[in-house]
Amino acid sequence: MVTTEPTLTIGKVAAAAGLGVETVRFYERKGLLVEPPRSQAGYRQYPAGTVRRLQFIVRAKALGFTLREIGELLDLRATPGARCADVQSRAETKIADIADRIEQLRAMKRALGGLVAQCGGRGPVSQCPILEALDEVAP
Amino acid sequence: MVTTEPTLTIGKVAAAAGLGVETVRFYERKGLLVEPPRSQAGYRQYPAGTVRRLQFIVRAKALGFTLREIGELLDLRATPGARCADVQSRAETKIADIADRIEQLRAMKRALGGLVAQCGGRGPVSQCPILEALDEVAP
DNA sequence: CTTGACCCCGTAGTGGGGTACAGGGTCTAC
DNA sequence: GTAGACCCTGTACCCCACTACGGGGTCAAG
Repeated sequence: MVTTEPTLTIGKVAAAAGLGVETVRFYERKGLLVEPPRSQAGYRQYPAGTVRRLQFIVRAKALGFTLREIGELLDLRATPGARCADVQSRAETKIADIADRIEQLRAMKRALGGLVAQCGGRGPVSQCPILEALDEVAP
Repeated sequence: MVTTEPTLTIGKVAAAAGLGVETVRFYERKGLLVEPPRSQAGYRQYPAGTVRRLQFIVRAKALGFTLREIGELLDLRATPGARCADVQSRAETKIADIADRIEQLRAMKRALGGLVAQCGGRGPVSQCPILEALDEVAP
Protein backbone atom coordinates (compact mmCIF):
# COMPACT_ATOMS: atom_id res chain seq x y z
CA MET A 1 0.00 0.00 0.00
CA VAL A 2 1.26 3.39 -0.93
CA THR A 3 1.16 5.75 1.99
CA THR A 4 0.53 9.13 0.46
CA GLU A 5 2.82 11.59 2.14
CA PRO A 6 1.13 14.83 3.13
CA THR A 7 2.31 17.62 0.88
CA LEU A 8 3.20 21.23 1.56
CA THR A 9 2.40 24.38 -0.32
CA ILE A 10 5.18 26.69 -1.39
CA GLY A 11 4.37 29.06 1.46
CA LYS A 12 4.87 26.26 3.98
CA VAL A 13 8.20 25.02 2.63
CA ALA A 14 9.44 28.57 2.32
CA ALA A 15 8.52 29.43 5.90
CA ALA A 16 9.97 26.16 7.16
CA ALA A 17 13.30 26.94 5.52
CA GLY A 18 13.23 30.59 6.54
CA LEU A 19 12.93 31.79 2.96
CA GLY A 20 10.42 33.80 0.98
CA VAL A 21 8.05 32.24 -1.52
CA GLU A 22 9.68 34.15 -4.37
CA THR A 23 13.06 32.78 -3.39
CA VAL A 24 11.83 29.21 -3.52
CA ARG A 25 10.41 29.77 -7.00
CA PHE A 26 13.71 31.38 -7.92
CA TYR A 27 15.62 28.29 -6.76
CA GLU A 28 13.30 26.16 -8.85
CA ARG A 29 14.06 28.25 -11.92
CA LYS A 30 17.76 27.85 -11.16
CA GLY A 31 17.36 24.08 -11.13
CA LEU A 32 18.12 23.66 -7.43
CA LEU A 33 14.69 22.20 -6.82
CA VAL A 34 12.97 19.59 -8.91
CA GLU A 35 9.64 20.79 -10.24
CA PRO A 36 7.09 19.35 -7.85
CA PRO A 37 3.75 17.80 -8.81
CA ARG A 38 0.82 20.17 -8.99
CA SER A 39 -2.65 20.13 -7.56
CA GLN A 40 -5.74 20.38 -9.74
CA ALA A 41 -5.53 24.14 -9.42
CA GLY A 42 -1.88 24.22 -10.38
CA TYR A 43 -0.51 24.68 -6.86
CA ARG A 44 2.93 23.20 -6.19
CA GLN A 45 2.72 20.18 -3.86
CA TYR A 46 6.01 19.62 -2.11
CA PRO A 47 7.01 16.47 -0.28
CA ALA A 48 8.33 17.13 3.23
CA GLY A 49 11.88 16.35 2.07
CA THR A 50 11.96 19.59 0.14
CA VAL A 51 12.33 21.46 3.39
CA ARG A 52 15.54 19.56 4.06
CA ARG A 53 16.75 20.27 0.58
CA LEU A 54 16.13 23.96 1.09
CA GLN A 55 17.92 23.85 4.41
CA PHE A 56 20.84 22.17 2.68
CA ILE A 57 20.94 25.10 0.28
CA VAL A 58 20.74 27.66 3.07
CA ARG A 59 23.54 26.00 5.01
CA ALA A 60 25.77 25.53 1.99
CA LYS A 61 25.30 29.19 1.19
CA ALA A 62 26.40 30.04 4.73
CA LEU A 63 29.58 28.06 4.04
CA GLY A 64 30.33 30.24 1.06
CA PHE A 65 29.12 28.09 -1.81
CA THR A 66 27.42 29.86 -4.69
CA LEU A 67 24.07 28.61 -5.94
CA ARG A 68 25.80 27.10 -8.95
CA GLU A 69 28.16 25.16 -6.72
CA ILE A 70 25.30 24.09 -4.49
CA GLY A 71 23.52 22.75 -7.56
CA GLU A 72 26.61 20.72 -8.36
CA LEU A 73 26.76 19.34 -4.83
CA LEU A 74 23.11 18.35 -5.00
CA ASP A 75 23.64 16.68 -8.37
CA LEU A 76 26.69 14.89 -7.05
CA ARG A 77 24.67 13.58 -4.16
CA ALA A 78 22.23 12.07 -6.60
CA THR A 79 24.87 10.56 -8.89
CA PRO A 80 25.14 6.79 -8.34
CA GLY A 81 28.90 6.28 -8.65
CA ALA A 82 29.96 9.59 -7.13
CA ARG A 83 32.64 9.45 -4.50
CA CYS A 84 33.01 11.23 -1.24
CA ALA A 85 36.39 12.42 -2.48
CA ASP A 86 34.62 14.49 -5.15
CA VAL A 87 32.72 16.37 -2.50
CA GLN A 88 35.85 16.72 -0.41
CA SER A 89 37.84 18.20 -3.26
CA ARG A 90 35.12 20.76 -3.91
CA ALA A 91 35.19 21.70 -0.26
CA GLU A 92 38.96 22.02 -0.40
CA THR A 93 38.80 24.22 -3.47
CA LYS A 94 36.33 26.39 -1.65
CA ILE A 95 38.60 26.57 1.39
CA ALA A 96 41.49 27.71 -0.80
CA ASP A 97 39.18 30.22 -2.37
CA ILE A 98 38.13 31.60 0.98
CA ALA A 99 41.76 31.73 2.13
CA ASP A 100 42.59 33.82 -0.93
CA ARG A 101 39.80 36.22 -0.21
CA ILE A 102 40.92 36.54 3.40
CA GLU A 103 44.45 37.35 2.27
CA GLN A 104 43.17 39.99 -0.13
CA LEU A 105 41.11 41.58 2.59
CA ARG A 106 43.98 41.48 5.07
CA ALA A 107 46.22 43.29 2.61
CA MET A 108 43.54 45.96 2.13
CA LYS A 109 43.13 46.31 5.85
CA ARG A 110 46.87 46.68 6.44
CA ALA A 111 47.19 49.29 3.73
CA LEU A 112 44.23 51.27 5.00
CA GLY A 113 45.38 50.96 8.60
CA GLY A 114 48.77 52.40 7.71
CA LEU A 115 47.15 55.34 5.97
CA VAL A 116 44.81 56.07 8.84
CA ALA A 117 47.73 56.06 11.26
CA GLN A 118 49.65 58.53 9.10
CA CYS A 119 46.65 60.77 8.83
CA GLY A 120 45.76 61.42 12.43
CA GLY A 121 42.64 63.27 11.34
CA ARG A 122 44.04 66.74 11.63
CA GLY A 123 44.13 69.37 8.93
CA PRO A 124 42.22 70.04 5.74
CA VAL A 125 41.65 67.38 3.10
CA SER A 126 44.14 69.10 0.89
CA GLN A 127 46.89 67.66 3.05
CA CYS A 128 45.27 64.34 3.88
CA PRO A 129 47.87 61.57 3.64
CA ILE A 130 45.16 59.10 2.68
CA LEU A 131 44.11 61.04 -0.37
CA GLU A 132 47.72 61.80 -1.19
CA ALA A 133 48.57 58.13 -1.07
CA LEU A 134 45.74 57.37 -3.44
CA ASP A 135 47.09 60.06 -5.70
CA GLU A 136 50.65 58.92 -5.80
CA VAL A 137 52.00 57.54 -9.02
CA ALA A 138 53.75 54.63 -7.35
CA PRO A 139 51.34 53.13 -4.80
CA MET B 1 49.41 83.72 -21.57
CA VAL B 2 47.38 80.57 -21.31
CA THR B 3 49.51 77.53 -21.94
CA THR B 4 47.18 75.05 -23.54
CA GLU B 5 47.81 71.70 -21.96
CA PRO B 6 48.06 68.87 -24.44
CA THR B 7 44.96 66.70 -24.20
CA LEU B 8 44.52 62.98 -24.37
CA THR B 9 41.94 60.86 -26.14
CA ILE B 10 39.92 58.35 -24.19
CA GLY B 11 42.07 55.52 -25.51
CA LYS B 12 45.20 57.18 -24.12
CA VAL B 13 43.84 57.86 -20.64
CA ALA B 14 42.36 54.37 -20.49
CA ALA B 15 45.66 52.74 -21.47
CA ALA B 16 47.60 54.97 -19.07
CA ALA B 17 45.37 53.88 -16.20
CA GLY B 18 45.33 50.24 -17.28
CA LEU B 19 41.63 50.31 -18.07
CA GLY B 20 39.49 49.72 -21.12
CA VAL B 21 37.86 52.54 -23.04
CA GLU B 22 34.40 51.22 -22.16
CA THR B 23 35.29 51.28 -18.49
CA VAL B 24 36.35 54.93 -18.64
CA ARG B 25 33.04 55.84 -20.29
CA PHE B 26 31.29 53.78 -17.63
CA TYR B 27 33.03 55.77 -14.88
CA GLU B 28 31.93 58.95 -16.58
CA ARG B 29 28.31 57.74 -16.58
CA LYS B 30 28.70 56.92 -12.89
CA GLY B 31 29.82 60.48 -12.21
CA LEU B 32 33.37 59.58 -11.21
CA LEU B 33 34.79 61.62 -14.05
CA VAL B 34 33.73 65.08 -15.05
CA GLU B 35 32.56 65.26 -18.65
CA PRO B 36 35.58 66.54 -20.54
CA PRO B 37 35.50 69.11 -23.32
CA ARG B 38 35.06 67.75 -26.82
CA SER B 39 36.89 68.27 -30.06
CA GLN B 40 35.16 69.52 -33.19
CA ALA B 41 34.42 65.91 -34.07
CA GLY B 42 32.98 65.17 -30.63
CA TYR B 43 36.03 63.33 -29.29
CA ARG B 44 36.62 63.60 -25.56
CA GLN B 45 39.71 65.70 -24.77
CA TYR B 46 41.11 64.82 -21.38
CA PRO B 47 43.61 66.89 -19.44
CA ALA B 48 46.60 64.88 -18.21
CA GLY B 49 45.24 65.02 -14.65
CA THR B 50 42.50 62.62 -15.60
CA VAL B 51 45.02 59.80 -15.65
CA ARG B 52 45.80 60.51 -12.00
CA ARG B 53 42.12 60.61 -11.19
CA LEU B 54 41.65 57.23 -12.84
CA GLN B 55 44.62 55.84 -10.96
CA PHE B 56 43.09 57.15 -7.75
CA ILE B 57 39.97 55.19 -8.59
CA VAL B 58 41.93 52.06 -9.39
CA ARG B 59 43.89 52.23 -6.14
CA ALA B 60 40.88 53.02 -4.01
CA LYS B 61 39.13 50.03 -5.54
CA ALA B 62 42.12 47.90 -4.61
CA LEU B 63 41.65 49.09 -1.02
CA GLY B 64 38.10 47.80 -1.04
CA PHE B 65 36.13 50.98 -1.66
CA THR B 66 33.09 50.69 -3.90
CA LEU B 67 32.66 53.07 -6.81
CA ARG B 68 30.03 54.95 -4.83
CA GLU B 69 32.43 55.44 -1.94
CA ILE B 70 35.20 56.47 -4.30
CA GLY B 71 32.89 59.09 -5.73
CA GLU B 72 32.32 60.39 -2.22
CA LEU B 73 36.06 60.55 -1.55
CA LEU B 74 36.62 62.44 -4.78
CA ASP B 75 33.82 64.86 -3.92
CA LEU B 76 35.22 65.31 -0.43
CA ARG B 77 38.58 66.13 -1.88
CA ALA B 78 37.01 68.89 -3.88
CA THR B 79 34.97 70.31 -1.01
CA PRO B 80 36.58 73.51 0.34
CA GLY B 81 35.96 73.10 4.06
CA ALA B 82 36.29 69.32 4.21
CA ARG B 83 38.51 67.95 6.93
CA CYS B 84 41.03 65.21 6.89
CA ALA B 85 39.11 63.63 9.75
CA ASP B 86 36.20 63.02 7.36
CA VAL B 87 38.41 60.97 5.12
CA GLN B 88 39.91 59.19 8.09
CA SER B 89 36.55 58.19 9.48
CA ARG B 90 35.52 56.77 6.12
CA ALA B 91 38.71 54.79 6.04
CA GLU B 92 38.06 53.53 9.55
CA THR B 93 34.54 52.49 8.66
CA LYS B 94 35.95 50.60 5.72
CA ILE B 95 38.51 48.91 7.95
CA ALA B 96 35.78 47.75 10.31
CA ASP B 97 33.84 46.54 7.32
CA ILE B 98 36.78 44.56 6.02
CA ALA B 99 37.40 43.11 9.47
CA ASP B 100 33.80 41.88 9.53
CA ARG B 101 34.11 40.24 6.19
CA ILE B 102 37.35 38.57 7.26
CA GLU B 103 35.63 37.17 10.35
CA GLN B 104 32.76 35.83 8.25
CA LEU B 105 35.15 34.13 5.90
CA ARG B 106 37.22 32.70 8.74
CA ALA B 107 34.11 31.15 10.25
CA MET B 108 33.23 29.58 6.90
CA LYS B 109 36.75 28.28 6.51
CA ARG B 110 36.79 26.75 9.98
CA ALA B 111 33.46 25.04 9.40
CA LEU B 112 34.47 23.69 6.03
CA GLY B 113 37.87 22.61 7.33
CA GLY B 114 36.22 20.61 10.09
CA LEU B 115 33.97 18.87 7.61
CA VAL B 116 36.81 18.02 5.24
CA ALA B 117 38.79 16.52 8.10
CA GLN B 118 35.83 14.35 9.11
CA CYS B 119 35.36 13.19 5.58
CA GLY B 120 38.73 11.82 4.64
CA GLY B 121 37.57 11.33 1.08
CA ARG B 122 36.79 7.65 1.35
CA GLY B 123 33.54 5.99 0.52
CA PRO B 124 30.53 6.82 -1.62
CA VAL B 125 28.75 10.15 -1.46
CA SER B 126 25.89 8.51 0.30
CA GLN B 127 28.01 8.42 3.44
CA CYS B 128 29.85 11.68 2.96
CA PRO B 129 30.02 13.56 6.28
CA ILE B 130 30.09 16.87 4.42
CA LEU B 131 26.78 16.26 2.72
CA GLU B 132 25.38 14.76 5.88
CA ALA B 133 26.34 17.85 7.82
CA LEU B 134 24.59 20.02 5.28
CA ASP B 135 21.58 17.81 5.65
CA GLU B 136 21.37 17.83 9.39
CA VAL B 137 18.49 19.62 10.99
CA ALA B 138 20.67 21.25 13.62
CA PRO B 139 23.84 22.44 11.92
C1' DC C 1 -21.17 33.90 -0.22
C1' DT C 2 -17.92 37.05 0.62
C1' DT C 3 -13.44 38.39 2.43
C1' DG C 4 -8.75 37.82 2.91
C1' DA C 5 -4.89 34.98 2.67
C1' DC C 6 -2.78 32.28 -0.31
C1' DC C 7 -1.31 30.63 -4.98
C1' DC C 8 -0.21 31.10 -10.27
C1' DC C 9 2.72 33.22 -14.25
C1' DG C 10 5.69 36.33 -16.58
C1' DT C 11 8.34 40.17 -16.60
C1' DA C 12 11.08 43.70 -14.83
C1' DG C 13 13.91 46.07 -11.48
C1' DT C 14 17.84 46.24 -7.90
C1' DG C 15 22.93 46.90 -7.12
C1' DG C 16 27.59 46.30 -8.26
C1' DG C 17 30.89 46.49 -11.91
C1' DG C 18 31.51 46.17 -15.89
C1' DT C 19 31.61 44.17 -21.26
C1' DA C 20 29.84 43.93 -26.03
C1' DC C 21 27.69 45.19 -29.99
C1' DA C 22 25.72 47.80 -33.99
C1' DG C 23 26.02 51.30 -36.92
C1' DG C 24 27.90 55.06 -37.63
C1' DG C 25 32.03 59.13 -38.16
C1' DT C 26 37.19 60.48 -38.03
C1' DC C 27 41.99 60.55 -38.22
C1' DT C 28 46.54 59.09 -39.70
C1' DA C 29 50.04 56.89 -42.26
C1' DC C 30 51.16 55.05 -46.38
C1' DG D 1 42.76 58.13 -51.43
C1' DT D 2 42.10 54.34 -48.89
C1' DA D 3 42.94 50.95 -45.13
C1' DG D 4 42.90 50.39 -40.51
C1' DA D 5 42.84 52.19 -36.07
C1' DC D 6 40.45 55.01 -33.40
C1' DC D 7 36.26 57.57 -31.69
C1' DC D 8 30.95 58.40 -31.06
C1' DT D 9 26.07 56.97 -29.21
C1' DG D 10 22.74 53.89 -27.43
C1' DT D 11 21.31 49.74 -26.03
C1' DA D 12 21.77 45.39 -24.55
C1' DC D 13 23.96 41.88 -22.18
C1' DC D 14 26.90 39.31 -18.32
C1' DC D 15 27.07 37.41 -13.32
C1' DC D 16 24.82 36.96 -8.75
C1' DA D 17 21.03 36.49 -5.78
C1' DC D 18 17.10 38.14 -5.17
C1' DT D 19 12.75 41.10 -4.92
C1' DA D 20 8.68 43.26 -6.70
C1' DC D 21 4.65 43.84 -9.41
C1' DG D 22 0.61 43.26 -12.21
C1' DG D 23 -3.25 40.70 -13.15
C1' DG D 24 -5.21 37.03 -12.42
C1' DG D 25 -7.24 32.21 -9.86
C1' DT D 26 -8.23 29.43 -5.36
C1' DC D 27 -9.25 28.08 -0.83
C1' DA D 28 -10.90 28.21 4.01
C1' DA D 29 -13.25 30.63 7.69
C1' DG D 30 -17.04 33.01 9.23
